[in-house]
Amino acid sequence: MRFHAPALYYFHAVRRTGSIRAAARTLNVASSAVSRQILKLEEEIGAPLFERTARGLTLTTVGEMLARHVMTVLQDHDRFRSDVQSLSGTWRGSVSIACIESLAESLLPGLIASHRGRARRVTFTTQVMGSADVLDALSRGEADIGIAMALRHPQDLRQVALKRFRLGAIVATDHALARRRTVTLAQCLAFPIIHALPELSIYHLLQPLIAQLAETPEPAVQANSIDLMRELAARGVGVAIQTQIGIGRLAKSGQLKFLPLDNAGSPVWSDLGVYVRAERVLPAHTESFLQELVRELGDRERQENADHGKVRA
Amino acid sequence: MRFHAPALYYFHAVRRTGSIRAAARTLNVASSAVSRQILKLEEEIGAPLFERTARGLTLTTVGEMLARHVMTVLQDHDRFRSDVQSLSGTWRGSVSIACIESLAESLLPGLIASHRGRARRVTFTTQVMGSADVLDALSRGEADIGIAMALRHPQDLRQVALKRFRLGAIVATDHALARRRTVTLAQCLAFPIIHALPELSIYHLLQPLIAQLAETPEPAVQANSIDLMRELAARGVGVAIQTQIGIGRLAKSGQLKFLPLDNAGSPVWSDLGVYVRAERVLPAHTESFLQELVRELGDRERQENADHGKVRA
DNA sequence: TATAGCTGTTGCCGATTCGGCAGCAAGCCG
DNA sequence: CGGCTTGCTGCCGAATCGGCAACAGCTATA
Repeated sequence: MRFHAPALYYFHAVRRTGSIRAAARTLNVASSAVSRQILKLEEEIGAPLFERTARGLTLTTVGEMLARHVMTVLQDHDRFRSDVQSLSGTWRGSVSIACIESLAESLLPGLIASHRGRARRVTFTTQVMGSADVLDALSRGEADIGIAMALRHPQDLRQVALKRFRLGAIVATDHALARRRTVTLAQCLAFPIIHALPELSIYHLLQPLIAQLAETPEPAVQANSIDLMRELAARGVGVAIQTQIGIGRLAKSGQLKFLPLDNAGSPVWSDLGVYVRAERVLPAHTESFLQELVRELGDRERQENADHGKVRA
Repeated sequence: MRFHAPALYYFHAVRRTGSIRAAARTLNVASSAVSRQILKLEEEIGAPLFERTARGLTLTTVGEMLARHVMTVLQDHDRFRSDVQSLSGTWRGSVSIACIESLAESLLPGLIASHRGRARRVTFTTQVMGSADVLDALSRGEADIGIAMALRHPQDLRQVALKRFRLGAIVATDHALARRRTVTLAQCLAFPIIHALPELSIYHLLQPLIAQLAETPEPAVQANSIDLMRELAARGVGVAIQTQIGIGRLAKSGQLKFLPLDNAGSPVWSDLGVYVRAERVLPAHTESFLQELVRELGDRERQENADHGKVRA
């Protein structure tokens, strides 16, 4: 069952739960056992790994270093086991994805469905969260692949791909703007705006542009859900601003129209990054899904830019 | 003392020594203990890790997979310990280098000396061997940094840098060829040749060129030592063919002359590659030495090409 | 062909480590 | 203040590890 020294698993659990007793519960062992293993680790390393507070444990600097080491060990062990199983036939793989909401509607479902069509034994776990949380989840080893807005670039992650998509206005097909081919931010602001809350990264992309405008608009709706914003726009409540990649189905069925945003004559880009924990070799099946993901993203990028090129011409 | 499960260290030792009893000797434990740990590993993984022959053990496919995993674990643990030590002040680092002979004369000694001048606590281990052995040593985890001729490119290694150096004839300063600026292979063959044995990679670079010539020359001396060949050339025994990077001191003191080789009007290159085990994060001090090494190699490459440019002009 | 030397493996048993139970002091919160 | 949580620590049984000696299988040498 447990391949490596028990102390590694115990340390890993304590780091995740933030408490020795909670870790002991998830591990189905006595808390004393966990406590002793941690103490043994600290004595062997010669430095405390956690700061003890009344309400739990927090990693020290050395503790964070050890956390990195333990993570590479456990993740590489997973890869090893998966590789061995794929050799012996009895094989089951799993891919864990952390991504921002805009991909959960059309891109990811399509990719996962097509991948599972070919490889039935691969299990997927997808979690939707904010860009910053995606990167954190990767750093903490809680996901294999992360897709997020490329705002900052943390050092313990490797950026596998970086694709640019145009921001644009999303309106119902009978909206007054819908006949245009591109729109400026000022033109949008003449109508009720469905605005993203700061939790969504689109907010941080648009904020500097809005700040340049003379008047600050008063949004009709503020929301932290891409899904909600999209549906509101479809119902004619107002203009939402998103990337085209987030509105696949409704656009195809003709209920929504996507109008690339034009800012002083140049497009507004949102950079989408695909991330993987650096210092890590992915299992074969994860790597293969990652390749498909990157390729599909690249296809979409090319396709959308071609569309807009046509529009502009 | 031992951070990870004993089975890992035992497996590692058995893989290196190729025998359970030999591993037990190097580990200072009974051979029965080693045998049991290996059996336990195999039962846990569900597949044999070694093929038992009468004379020892050989890795199976699964065994090689585990070997990769164990190597990343142990190497990353080294990095962790070194990072912790560098944090606590009590720090000692070590860099293990495997390289071909041509670098052992001038480049490496200079680099190591200058690096130790700044970082006294770094210990160096350098082993000179053939190009193929350098890559093998890296794959087996027996060295941190490898420098070898870039002939093949094994998949478990990462090529950090690739530098080209011209091959050329090495002659004593009073040799008949010494007044020339460049030489062709045919011109060299008019004189006694000091030829490399197949163990040296230069042999494999020159062999195709020699095969093109009408007559096959009879070498005056064949040797497997760059050092020996260089000294023979200095004593006027004949013409040796090497890269300039291997003949630093004697050339500077004016005892030797390096004449770039000219093959049908174009230079003859030898590609020197710097390698590191892929899937590995180097400790900080190793990484810093690696950077210096790559930079120095780049400087030499630029400088030599500038020299030959001058010569040609 | 016999023998000596090597290999890995296995019983047996002591030494070491691990883990569970109960109880301790310390801090937070109502 | 009492109830709750936290991590830590004796005590002791269970599991693991490791050493010694013996065994079978193989190779090389006499």
